[in-house]
Amino acid sequence: MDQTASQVEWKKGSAELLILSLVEARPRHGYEISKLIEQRSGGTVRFHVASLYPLLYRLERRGWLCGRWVEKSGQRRRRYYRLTRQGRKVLASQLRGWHEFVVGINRITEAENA
Amino acid sequence: MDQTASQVEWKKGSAELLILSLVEARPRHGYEISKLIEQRSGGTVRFHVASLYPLLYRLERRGWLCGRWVEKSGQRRRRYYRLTRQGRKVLASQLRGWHEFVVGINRITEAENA
DNA sequence: TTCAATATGTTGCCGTGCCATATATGGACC
DNA sequence: GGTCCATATATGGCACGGCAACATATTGAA
Repeated sequence: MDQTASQVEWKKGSAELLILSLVEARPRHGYEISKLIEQRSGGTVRFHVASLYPLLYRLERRGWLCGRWVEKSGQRRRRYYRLTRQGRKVLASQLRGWHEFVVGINRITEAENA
Repeated sequence: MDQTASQVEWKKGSAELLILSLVEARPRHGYEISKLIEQRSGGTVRFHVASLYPLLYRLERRGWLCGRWVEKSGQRRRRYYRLTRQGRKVLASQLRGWHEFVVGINRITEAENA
């Protein structure tokens, strides 16, 4: 479960897809997203705050997410992000692209042992 | 089959795995490797020379590949790379890591639609 | 003789993730 | 009261890998 050098590189670009996926069903805040990624991947995938928060702003700036501050007594303010209509299209496109990519890589790495 | 922005990022780190996989069975030269990646992925995955050749030197410097010039009449000189014993171990490790990573990503992106 | 395919190589840019550091609140434990 | 951990957001500067653009050189086909 260690983070090999390659795993660090593989992550590049995947954060977008993960965030968009996680806010698809309902709005979530940054910290929640980061914890969900870690939990659901069984600890294999993890993103540092220095990656996550800037990415959230980026996705919002692109119009794929829409963030809104929520204040509740007994807890710090949180910024909840929901998926916009445009974000939904991007998510669908990225999911297609991701599956295509995985198939491509697998075809290459498995061709030799076929 | 277009190269979305994300697909460019997803590729990061995958080139290593692909090259190691492709020279596993027998030595190959850079151009051949690049063509094989493109063909076997159905055009989905492609690496430019400015990524490929420097990467080959890097892998050789790390002792994962061993290159040797081959001159034949009727064709330009080619540098054939073979997988070293250490490279074989790295390949096995990277393959495990890659599969783990894919499972992790899929668990996250599919959890919502389950 | 021009063009495409083959084959290798380099400089410099850009995007994305990480390290380290920072701020701030609530609850548990001693 | 004080310490520590989990929660929650934020940022400056670095590292690294892929790309665009450019460069060189040979073979064979139109």
